[in-house]
Amino acid sequence: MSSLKVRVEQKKLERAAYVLKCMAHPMRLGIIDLLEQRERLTVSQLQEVLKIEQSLLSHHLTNMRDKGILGTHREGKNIYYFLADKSISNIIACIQGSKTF
Amino acid sequence: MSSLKVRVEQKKLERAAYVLKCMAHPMRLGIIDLLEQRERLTVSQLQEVLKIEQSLLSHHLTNMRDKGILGTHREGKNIYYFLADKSISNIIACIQGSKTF
DNA sequence: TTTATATATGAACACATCTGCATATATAAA
DNA sequence: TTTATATATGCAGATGTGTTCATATATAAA
Repeated sequence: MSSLKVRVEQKKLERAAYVLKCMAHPMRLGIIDLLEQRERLTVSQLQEVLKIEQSLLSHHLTNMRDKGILGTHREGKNIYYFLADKSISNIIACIQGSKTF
Repeated sequence: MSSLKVRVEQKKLERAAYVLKCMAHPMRLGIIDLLEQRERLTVSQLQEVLKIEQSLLSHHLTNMRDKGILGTHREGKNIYYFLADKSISNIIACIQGSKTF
């Protein structure tokens, strides 16, 4: 097929796959959904809603922060997590409005 | 946090994670990008563009079909693959228009 | 029928991911 | 200072994923 090629550059594909892989988990998608509703939430607040073990949640949050999906800042004893990039939310919208998902 | 809860139902989160996990691979994202450009492509055509081993490509395609991302139909010796759901494309658009990815 | 072409499948290994448990750290309160 | 609270981290077993190689199947051509 002449003139046909992948339009997205390799680096971008790899980066996208890397981030998507992190999003591709029910609990992490749930976290994203919660942070679309609240701007920022502490680990304890997330834990209360999600009802999961503390260290497991912490692992997920650290993971998402490492990939650039979430940001954090400390306030006293608490650490607040927030969506690093609002455009991530669009993905959730895509999922909601798709029969495949 | 009273009145805060995950809005997407658990089943949907699991299904979305399942499909996203499949998309979250550079080569498979590349395949999606190609099928946005061409409506349908045979395995050989994809192989020519992607320059990868036949069985590896076949595994990826089968995987994507199993998850409902791609559909197929045979025409003589060839098997054509196509995007099962155009709304999947929106995801690629989201990725392109996001600084996180 | 035999042979070539297109594609799929299964086994197996290397490697990554998920989770739980135990423990560490940072901050605030007593 | 000691203690409680909030959160992170390291390790390890179980499980999942990506890739390759060898082989199977389906169709068409000779």
